[in-house]
Amino acid sequence: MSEETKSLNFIEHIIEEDIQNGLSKDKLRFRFPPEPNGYLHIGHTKAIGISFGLGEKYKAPVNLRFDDTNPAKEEQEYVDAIKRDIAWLGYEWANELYSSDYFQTLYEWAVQLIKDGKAYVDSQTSEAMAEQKGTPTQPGVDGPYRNRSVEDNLDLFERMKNGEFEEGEHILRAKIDMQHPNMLMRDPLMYRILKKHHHRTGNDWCIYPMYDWTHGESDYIEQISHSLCSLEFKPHRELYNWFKEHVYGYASKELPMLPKQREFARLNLSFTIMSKRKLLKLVEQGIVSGWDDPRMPTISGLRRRGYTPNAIRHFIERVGVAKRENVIDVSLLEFCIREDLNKSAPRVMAVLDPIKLIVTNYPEGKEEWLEAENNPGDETAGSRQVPFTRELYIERADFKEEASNKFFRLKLGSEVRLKNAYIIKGEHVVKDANGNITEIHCTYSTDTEKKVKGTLHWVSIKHAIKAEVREYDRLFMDEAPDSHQDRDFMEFINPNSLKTIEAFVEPSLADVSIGDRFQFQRLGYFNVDDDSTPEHLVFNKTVGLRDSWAKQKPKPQQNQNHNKPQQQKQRPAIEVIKQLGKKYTNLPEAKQEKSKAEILKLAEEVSYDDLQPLFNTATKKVGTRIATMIALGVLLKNGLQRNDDINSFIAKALEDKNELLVNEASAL
RNA sequence: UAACUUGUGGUGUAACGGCAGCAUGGAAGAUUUUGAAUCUUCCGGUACAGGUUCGAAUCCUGUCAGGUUAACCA
Repeated sequence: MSEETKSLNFIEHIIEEDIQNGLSKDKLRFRFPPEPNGYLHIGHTKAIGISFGLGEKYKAPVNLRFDDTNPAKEEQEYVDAIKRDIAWLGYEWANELYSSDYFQTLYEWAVQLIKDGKAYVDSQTSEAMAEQKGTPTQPGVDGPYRNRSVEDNLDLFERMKNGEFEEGEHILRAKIDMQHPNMLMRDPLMYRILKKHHHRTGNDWCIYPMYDWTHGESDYIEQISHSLCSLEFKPHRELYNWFKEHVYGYASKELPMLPKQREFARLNLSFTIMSKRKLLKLVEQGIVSGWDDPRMPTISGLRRRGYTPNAIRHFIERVGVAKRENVIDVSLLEFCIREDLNKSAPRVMAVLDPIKLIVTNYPEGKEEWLEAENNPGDETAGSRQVPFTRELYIERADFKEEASNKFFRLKLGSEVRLKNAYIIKGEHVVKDANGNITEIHCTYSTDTEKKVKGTLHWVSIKHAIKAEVREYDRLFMDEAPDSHQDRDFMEFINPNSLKTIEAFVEPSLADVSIGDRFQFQRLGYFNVDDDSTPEHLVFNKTVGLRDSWAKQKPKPQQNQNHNKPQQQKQRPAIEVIKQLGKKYTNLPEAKQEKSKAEILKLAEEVSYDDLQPLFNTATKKVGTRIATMIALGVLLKNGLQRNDDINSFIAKALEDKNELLVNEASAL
């Protein structure tokens, strides 16, 4: 893969431009700054992929920095989990760092800022300060402590640090501009008193710096060249720059480079929530078994589910980087894991919903061990032996007494292949008192060269191993569970997201290890769960195989509702008409007819005032004029009075070179 | 109602004024001891208008539509 053929995303363009403008490549430095207050999820992998990916691309260091400035929410457990997840994804950080490492420096700089008259201690209640802050549409007003003397500020701040005050009594804020259009610039908080134990600094501090003050300065201390974060931090950039420019005056010798914050759109996945707070709620309420429940979108959940680091990295590459709000379909993630596992996972046979199959012409007591390929796409994968006997299990769904030609599976009177074994023919069925099939009787033929339409997987009853299989469905029934203002995301939880099945697997799986991944042929990819023991095997269904047969069958009623986006964009009719018009002349005739019909319909909702401005449409934009003409026709038919504007619009159209336009005009 | 920001096939993302491409998705066919995979073909797009230009997805203006921002969270 040559470097040139790969197109750059907008961040890479920025970096290339900076290099063009003289930034030395060895000054490039990135960081990934999680707060250790929860587990990493699939959304974080985008940020991880961007920063660590850039590090790999430019051979630049990437720091892992824990943004641990709020001791109330942060724990060592999360630090450990985050490190494990990033390492598992295959990324290496240059330095493991903590914002709390910089508390002393930050404190000293804050004192400097006070001395320079750029920060002050405020002693009001948070409510009073919120009041003065104004709203996005209304400017704020200065508070009563804004002009405290430098001496008072220094004294109070020192005493805050020494623990002389209770939480909430005083805070330190930057002195910027209470009337600033950007609310973050209205004297933002820099320090609050928090008498909490910190997971690293213990009880050394009782004042803790806020995000905006800490984050940019940590970037600066680490000499990060490009500080990349998600779009919601865009408004913070102005403040980020304000702080960094002021601090630069105190340290420009030792720390010559000013970092640059840039923002990208974060990842949204359909049918998934991506908020740590909400994920925590699922854990706390026992909706899932923990942060690593295979249904969770956390990295540890995906890992336990059987996802590979490779698949996740490919997913992130395909998702791309831009500033546009996006919703990625989960099916892309599923594609990525299938793609990876298809290459690497050994094939085996397992029956999840068994029905007994008796091969009546196969001798009782006989047993053959047949050769089976481990991976047809990979010759080096070798083969194994599977036992064949007179009594087998096959999948209940693989048999019907009667069915159409479209059903390629076992029917009475017709033949299918048993994978790796013989061709069989359905003969008759045994039913219980309720009419349920309990046994299928068939005969076999050793002519395996025969062409048959269907191939079934199976296991020998005598040799099969019982195993627990956990099958997962999406956790939420709604495409965007946390996007509804009027409904809580918990309302959309899928009550049937976990199905536990007692399955039968082929004997070669007797000695699997936790984490091993397989393809259960014709069913999907499965891995060995952490709960698995040699006595009691447990498999997770990672993802099913692509199933074009399932699409042909009538869809089960219930999943109708989680298909369509419920808030279809309702654009004004005139907008749609314009859009149809723009393309009108490029369309083949049949489609023009369709467009015209649509315009005729939409025109019913259009008023003369909507349409009138289009009379001035440039001569060369014929399509728009045609659409306007068609719509005008409808309005005239509905009783609109002709006027000079209309008449001259029609007259001009009649002189046009375009036949379609002339036709529409003369029709009026 | 303010400031900032974003509009390219169903979805995501390229094209830095010059052939709208890639991936996913959907459809059809070939192949097949997995209704998988593989291979081939097809479907489908620059929000709208005006302007600048030989030439606009790209630059300018306006309109429309989304998003973000008012925690002693990050």
